[in-house]
Amino acid sequence: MVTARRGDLFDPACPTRRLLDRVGGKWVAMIVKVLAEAAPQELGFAELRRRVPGISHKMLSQTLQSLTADGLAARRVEDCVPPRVFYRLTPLGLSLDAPLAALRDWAERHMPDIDDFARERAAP
Amino acid sequence: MVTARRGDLFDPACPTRRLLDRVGGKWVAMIVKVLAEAAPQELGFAELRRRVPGISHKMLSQTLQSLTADGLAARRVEDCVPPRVFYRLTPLGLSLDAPLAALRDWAERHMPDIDDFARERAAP
DNA sequence: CAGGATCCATTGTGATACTG
DNA sequence: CAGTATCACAATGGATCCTG
Repeated sequence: MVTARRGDLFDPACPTRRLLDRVGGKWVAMIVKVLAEAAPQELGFAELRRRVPGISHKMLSQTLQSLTADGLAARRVEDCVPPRVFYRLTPLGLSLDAPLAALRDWAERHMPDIDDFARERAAP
Repeated sequence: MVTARRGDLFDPACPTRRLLDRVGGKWVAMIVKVLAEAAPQELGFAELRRRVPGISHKMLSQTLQSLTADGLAARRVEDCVPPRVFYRLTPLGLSLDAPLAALRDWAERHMPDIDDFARERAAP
C-alpha cells in the first residue's frame, strides 16, 4: 500500500496512486464487487464472510473499516443480543465499482494472454 | 502483492486479484501511463526515469522487467558503446491502459470526495 | 457475533555498490 | 548507461486470543 515517501515531492499525492493504495489490497476489490452485486441490499458481516471465500475474520473487519472510513461503505449496527452489523456501499462506493468492473473485465479477457506469454517464453 | 495462499481454494487464482497483484504496485500504473502517452514512440530508460519522478533506478528496472515478463511491454537494446535500452507497450499493454485510465479518471474525480469525507468525520 | 490487540512470517521498497 | 546483488526497513496479511 504505502502512501508516499520521497519522490511524489513533484506530484504530491497523485490521485491514482492514492486510489490504488486503497483498492490494491488483497480483498478490497472483491468486497466492493460483492457489495455492489448485492446493492441496494445490505449484507451482514457473516454473510459477507461467506461470500468472500478465504478471507479471515480480521481482514474482513479491517477492510470494511477502511472502506467505511473512506466513505465508500456505510455501516449499520442492529442493536440485538448477539449484535449484528450490516454493510452497504455508499453512492460513492457504487460509483467506484464501474472502473473496477472495467479492470475485472480486462482481467477475465486478457490474463490468459499473459499466461500464454509466460508459457511461451518458458518453452525452450 | 501476494498471489494466493489458502482461500482462493474456491476461486483459485481470481483473474482480478492476479491483475491487481501486478498493477497495484507503487509504480506500475504510472509507468504504463507514461508509456501509453508516448506510444507509439518508445522511450529510453533514462527518459522514462525522467518522466516518473521519484522512482529509483532499481524500481524502474524491476518494474519494467515484470512488465516485459508479462508481455505488457517490449524491450529493445541498442547496441552502442554506452548501451541504451528502449521500452514500449505491446498491444496488450496498450489495451490495459484503457481500464487504468478509467481508474485514473475516477481518482481525479472522486478522491476529493474521500478527502472531504475524512475531513468531515474528523471535525468535531 | 463483531471487532480489536498482539505476535509473526512474508513481501515490497529503497539505498548502495558493483558489473558489462 | 542499464542491470543486478545485497542489505535494511516498513508494510501486509494471517493466526490467535481477548472483550462487549
